Amino acid sequence: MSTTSIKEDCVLQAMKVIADKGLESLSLRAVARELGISHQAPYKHFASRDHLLAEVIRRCLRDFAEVLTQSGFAEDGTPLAPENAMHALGIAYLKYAAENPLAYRLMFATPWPEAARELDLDVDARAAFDILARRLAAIKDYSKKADHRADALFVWSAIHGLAGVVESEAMSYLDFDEAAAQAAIQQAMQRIDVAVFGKPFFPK
Amino acid sequence: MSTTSIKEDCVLQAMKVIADKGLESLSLRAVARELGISHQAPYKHFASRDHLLAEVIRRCLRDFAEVLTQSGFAEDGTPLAPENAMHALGIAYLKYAAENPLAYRLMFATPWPEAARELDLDVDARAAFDILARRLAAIKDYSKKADHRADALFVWSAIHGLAGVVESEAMSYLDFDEAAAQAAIQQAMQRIDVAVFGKPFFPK
DNA sequence: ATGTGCAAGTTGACACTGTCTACCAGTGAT
DNA sequence: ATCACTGGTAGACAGTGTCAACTTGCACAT
Repeated sequence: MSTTSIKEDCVLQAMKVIADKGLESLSLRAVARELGISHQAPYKHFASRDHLLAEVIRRCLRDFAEVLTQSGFAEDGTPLAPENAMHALGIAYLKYAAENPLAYRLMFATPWPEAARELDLDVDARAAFDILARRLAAIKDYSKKADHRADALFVWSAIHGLAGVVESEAMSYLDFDEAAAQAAIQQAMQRIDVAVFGKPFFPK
Repeated sequence: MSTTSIKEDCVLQAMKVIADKGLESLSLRAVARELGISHQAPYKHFASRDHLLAEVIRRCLRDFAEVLTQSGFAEDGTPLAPENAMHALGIAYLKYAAENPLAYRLMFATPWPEAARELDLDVDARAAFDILARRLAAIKDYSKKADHRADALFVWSAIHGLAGVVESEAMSYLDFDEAAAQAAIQQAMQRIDVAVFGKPFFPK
């Protein structure tokens, strides 16, 4: 916020606005106003509102990927065993979605703006997905089975679906109270294990 | 478009616009313009833009529920056996999402406007969900197992996640070509069967 | 040293948007 | 006859994204 880059400041301010008040209330002009610069200054750095938005999404994707990666290591930095790492990723995924609902929506529930293509956002998205795909492939007694990229897609989409349902107000719409919701989430995670490995995973 | 209800015409026109050009380009004024009425006329029937939007979402939910229900019957109207009905619902769900991407997004990927609460949209959403829950519970050799409402949630969210991934451009981002995508979808559906029933489902 | 070019800032205008207020034409009840 | 109400109108306001034109300062070639 201090001296240097207006470009950077715009991105940060935009993320702040989105996190505080949601995507709908993101306005280039408000961002500029908040930064004390003219309403056209951002246009020197972003071709359009959507280009700024795409940049924000990119930050989210990288942050998210970082979190997923971290989930594969114990507190002392040693890597987890493959099965544990896989399960930890699922937990981390859901946790992230729950704690950063707006960022999550931005990445995976809102249709990306046109600008995203232009700015190669897809490579960042694929990077996140590949973390999961690699972790799945690393599991020994599983890896001989069929197409595990497709299975990675299944796991990803199942967790994604779960996150989407949990993060939205759907749980209350559907009459799950807090306890029932937690139980259902646990059960769903186990179902995913069963689906892919044929047996539930017993943590710890 | 002809004589009767401006209210109805607004809803229809809004659905048209959304289906054609997406939610972002839905504007009350444009709807009014298209209908040849003043820009304030819709306000006599909808308290705000979001109230109109909520009404549109309701239509989508009901249409969707209808499609899901229909999926439980053969062409000649006879009800399918429980396992088949369950599987058919999954197919119908994915098909709907693929064929009506914008309606689907509207219902399950866009955060509902405030007005939705006020207008009791949740009962329509729950109605759709309950179709799946009931169909799942109807399966004999499954129904003795644990909490099947939670399992319904799992199945719902897994299919929802799959639909979201398929419907978005994610498949191309993630380097699945058309054939790989179809295969992955098939495989994912089977995984869901395995998750819930412990064995894959063999159609036909 | 000086001119030139370009990047980064400015202000102003335009066409939109949602929504508030005020006005008006009917219609049916009292 | 009058009153309230419903459903329509037009006008104004604040806010938006974006285009265009103008200014300013700095880097660099001459």
